[in-house]
Amino acid sequence: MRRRKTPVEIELTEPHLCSMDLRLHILHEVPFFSALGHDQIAEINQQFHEKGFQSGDYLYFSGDPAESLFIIAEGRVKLLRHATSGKDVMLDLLVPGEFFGGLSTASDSSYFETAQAITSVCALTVSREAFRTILTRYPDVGMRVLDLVTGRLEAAHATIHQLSSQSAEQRIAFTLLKLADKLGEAHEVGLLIQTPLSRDELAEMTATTPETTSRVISQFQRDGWINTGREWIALTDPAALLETAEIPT
Amino acid sequence: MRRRKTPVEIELTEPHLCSMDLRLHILHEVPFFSALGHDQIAEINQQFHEKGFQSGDYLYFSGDPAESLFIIAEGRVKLLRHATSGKDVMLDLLVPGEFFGGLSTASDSSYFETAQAITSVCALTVSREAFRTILTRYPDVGMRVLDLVTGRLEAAHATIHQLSSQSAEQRIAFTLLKLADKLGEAHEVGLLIQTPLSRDELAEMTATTPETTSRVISQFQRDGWINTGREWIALTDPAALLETAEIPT
DNA sequence: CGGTAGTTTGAACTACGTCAAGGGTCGTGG
DNA sequence: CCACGACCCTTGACGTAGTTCAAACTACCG
Repeated sequence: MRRRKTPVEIELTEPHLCSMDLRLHILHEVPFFSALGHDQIAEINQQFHEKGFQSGDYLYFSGDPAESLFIIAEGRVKLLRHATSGKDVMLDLLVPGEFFGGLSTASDSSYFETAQAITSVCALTVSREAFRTILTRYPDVGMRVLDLVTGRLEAAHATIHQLSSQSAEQRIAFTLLKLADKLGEAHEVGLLIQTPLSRDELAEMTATTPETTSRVISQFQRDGWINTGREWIALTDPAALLETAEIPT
Repeated sequence: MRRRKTPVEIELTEPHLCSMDLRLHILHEVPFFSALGHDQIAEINQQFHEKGFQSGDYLYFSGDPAESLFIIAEGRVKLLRHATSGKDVMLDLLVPGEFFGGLSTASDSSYFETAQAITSVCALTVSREAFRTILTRYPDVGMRVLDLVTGRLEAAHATIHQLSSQSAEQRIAFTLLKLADKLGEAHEVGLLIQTPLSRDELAEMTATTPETTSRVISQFQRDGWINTGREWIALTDPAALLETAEIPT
């Protein structure tokens, strides 16, 4: 039953650029542009530049001057902070259609996090000024952006709540469910989390060590709740995981 | 040297209403209204209702339908989440001029946190619809609100980073500095944190237990870095605390 | 003064981190 | 196609920061 090769379908490992069709399609998909018409999207599209990255590349480092807002067209990107100890903390894992980077209006601000490509990535970027112009031109877009950022704040508060009051096992169970919700894909091995994901990275997301993560994951596997291999995880019994995670509202 | 009575100057313990002068003054102070003129503020003021609370009162509970946005005119309010274990997690401590509550545009949303008065409080409230109207009428206000929420997201990420990688002692030191930054007032006992603050509450802010907090606080006191008593803390050597906290960027 | 609520301190316990060794899986190059 | 090396994962033994339980102490209030 256990697969040898990863069932995760990753993109090519070369830096990746995307077709004009994909660009327009993605801009339509972005939640805060979805209300706009084709013409408006096409116009906005002019403002965006395209950048390709390969797996492992850094899109920017925390502390760099925050010049651009990024939108992912293809691939996976993680946002992280570095600790003095060398241990990284992963704050978010982003998929196509999501934005990140320089959102603040303050002209002298820097990126607060580091962005790294997990797979090959095609990203669209706008200068902060151009994005600000778009926001003032289309107030509805601004409102949507506000809602999205508020949603992320809520998610961050949920994470703080968890770190403060739940065990490593609970946090890992919950994180797996969150990932499956975002990246889950029905597959013969179970509900597959469609991204390469190492024990180290899962540890960075849950504030534990790779060893603890491995132990917990092994236990989940023994319990028959998940199916896993090198850099991939699929859920076979989400309900059991949810019960373990104890549904933090 | 150690004070018997708390040096914290708390307001009366009755539910507190505020004068029209104070209302207008506060609305001017709110970062996202500060660019507006007197007439516009006066007009916006019409939209706000006033509510008084006394120390310990709940302004709303997490899960309640999110009807209003709150702005504090007077007093201190904490935002918290309840854990199944009964242990609470404090997410923020708010002072006059700050906003909280129903910010999301989604019409069916609920409050994600519980808001509780730490002192007597006078709060101004607007319905979500009225606030939304203000945002569309004054796009600059919307931009400011977006910046403020983005700032809070950054702060939440900093907290996650800390919880993931720092010791209880470091988190407490950092939290004291953060509080002093927001509520600090020069006083003969040191840089006094101007709010009643129990060990329990400090523990809720730093994801530890009251016992651990007490031990750390006692040590800081022995080191001569702080001055403390029942429900109050004043910093006497912020530099030493900062060194302990190790400046998380 | 006496009671309530906050605080301190001690001693035992435990979840998790740390250190270390071994095994599986993958890609590469002979 | 096999063999080697790199990387990821697993598992064990041990150490410890922080929790838990419990009891005494202290400030403040009526």
